[in-house]
Amino acid sequence: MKGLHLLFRPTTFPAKKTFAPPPPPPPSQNLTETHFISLIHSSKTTKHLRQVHAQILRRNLLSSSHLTTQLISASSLLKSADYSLSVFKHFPLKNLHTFNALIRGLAENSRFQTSISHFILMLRSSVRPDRLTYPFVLKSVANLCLGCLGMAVHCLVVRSGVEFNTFVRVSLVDMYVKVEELRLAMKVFDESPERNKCESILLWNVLINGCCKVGDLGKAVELFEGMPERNSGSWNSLINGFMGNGDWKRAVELFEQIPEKNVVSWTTMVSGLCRNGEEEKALLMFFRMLDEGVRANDLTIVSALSASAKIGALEAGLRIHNYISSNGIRLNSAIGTALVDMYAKCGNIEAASLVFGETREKNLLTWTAMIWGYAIHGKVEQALQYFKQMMYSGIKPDGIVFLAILTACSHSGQVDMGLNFLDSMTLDYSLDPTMKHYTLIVDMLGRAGRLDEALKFIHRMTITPDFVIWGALFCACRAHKNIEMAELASQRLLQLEPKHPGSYIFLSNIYAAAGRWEDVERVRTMMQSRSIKKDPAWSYMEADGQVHSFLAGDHAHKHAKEIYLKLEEIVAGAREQGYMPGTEWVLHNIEEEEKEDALGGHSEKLALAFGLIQTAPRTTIRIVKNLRVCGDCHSLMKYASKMSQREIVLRDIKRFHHFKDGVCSCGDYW
DNA sequence: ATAGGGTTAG
Repeated sequence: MKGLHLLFRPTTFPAKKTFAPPPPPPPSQNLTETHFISLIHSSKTTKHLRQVHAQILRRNLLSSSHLTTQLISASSLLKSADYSLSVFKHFPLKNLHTFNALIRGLAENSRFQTSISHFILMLRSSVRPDRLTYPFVLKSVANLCLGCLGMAVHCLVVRSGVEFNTFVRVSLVDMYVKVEELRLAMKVFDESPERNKCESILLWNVLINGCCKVGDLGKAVELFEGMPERNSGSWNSLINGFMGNGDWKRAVELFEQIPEKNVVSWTTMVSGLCRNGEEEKALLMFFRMLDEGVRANDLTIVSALSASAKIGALEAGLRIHNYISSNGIRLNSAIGTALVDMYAKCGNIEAASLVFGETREKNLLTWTAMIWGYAIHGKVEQALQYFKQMMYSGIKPDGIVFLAILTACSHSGQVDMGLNFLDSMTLDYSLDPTMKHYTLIVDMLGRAGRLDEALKFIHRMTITPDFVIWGALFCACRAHKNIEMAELASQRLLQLEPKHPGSYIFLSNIYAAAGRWEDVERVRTMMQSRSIKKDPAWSYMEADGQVHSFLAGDHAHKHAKEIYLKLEEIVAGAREQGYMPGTEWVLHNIEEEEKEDALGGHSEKLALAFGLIQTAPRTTIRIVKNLRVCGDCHSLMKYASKMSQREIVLRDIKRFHHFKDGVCSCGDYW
């Protein structure tokens, strides 16, 4: 077209110009305008931008909408949505371009609400939106999940005549996917002309993503296979779909077939495997990615660190930390938080605290990770001190950080302080306590032996008590040998979950502890007649970097003979002193021996012996140099809080316990 | 004629 235009340019009548010369724009102003535009583009900080802004105001160049637009988009690029808003307010000229730049900038800085309100302002000011306005308005609508507004904007799109623009079309389909109107998304897709479909792979990708979201993987695969062309986004969307629906094996298969894997592909795998409880595979994937020379970004690193944290893989965590430092990756709030969390959950609270100090941008999540770390390590004073500091630095607490604080109180037996925090949470911060908060309170009262108060608390609760909370009360009753209340609690448990093996185990345990063997038998028969089975209790042990696993009572381990000998020795010792040889007793004995010969070569065997008799399944004991006990089961927790100065390594309970609705099949709760 | 654009990881 341009060529044609040149060809037909009337070159024979230049004289006409002399009669009506268009007022030549003052060259000086033109120069300054381009000068400022390049200044704006080279601005690296908002401060710099402010200076340029001031100069522009001084030269009275307010009428240049081009400059306004550039300023707005530059400041939103620097992630300062507030500044772009103030620029917008101060320049009097608001046209299509300034509006577009503003709406775009706000949407890209997650200020969706404001973005939409400026779109409405735009309509009110009779500035007609164009094909470049809609993608961002639709993005904001999608992120706020405003389906009705989305349809209204769709109408405007049609009225503006940009309905068939490829970008607008992709945004429409994506919006309908995000507001969960897959039917409408499909409709827009199906009504798209072939030209659009061939031009844009994204139109397909977005729809595949939508099908995956609603779990229609068949349709997703069908679309994927029917595409005229695929890019890595198509693969990633489908893989993510399989990950989201629990089929990580299929996801891995697909991943291996991707012709060109990018960082997103790898990150999808790392985080997807981690979400599906395959943390070891997630870590292997991460390190394989590094081996293949792909550079990890923030998201990849955060996913890998969270995988390490979940399984307590300290060595892997250290390698990732090393990668961060040696590749000059900035310790921003996301990475800092993930590192703090990893170190805390892997038992290295000192390292967690060190990283916390190095992380300059601390947000609520960073503080929460640190406070949680102290709470689970039994370091109450620090947890409380950091909580105060957090408030001091002007960060508002949320329900989660209160969970951490309540945990800290609970582990240190500071019951009244815990109750005060619960009050403060509702009264000072108007946060609604959840079942988890209530559970911690009941647990806390129960540990302190204040069982009547715990029961009263349950009755006074504003939400209906669930299985977990009665489980907490039950454990407390068991610990304090209050059989009547324990019976009451386990009756409620049976009512709430008649099919859950834990309900029966609870009841049978309490009878066993009281020596009421007929009642134990009765419960066991009840279980059998209702064909309820408890999963076999697996135990895992990491000793000197090697993981050992057993079922209770099995002899498959290569050191089984020695282990059982040691075990008998311990058990005999226990009987002599009149103890029931239970978990805690063995732990206590291990500790005693540690004092004598620092455990020397015995540590591994002792740990293994412990694993064979312990009743809590799927708990990991890590023995590295000094004895470290790790576990989330109640009995272990109780032990842990008794010896709060000892380093307690906690691992993600979901990994090692067989879970159903927050209750472990071993009968413990969380 | 004119400034600038869509997706997938959490």
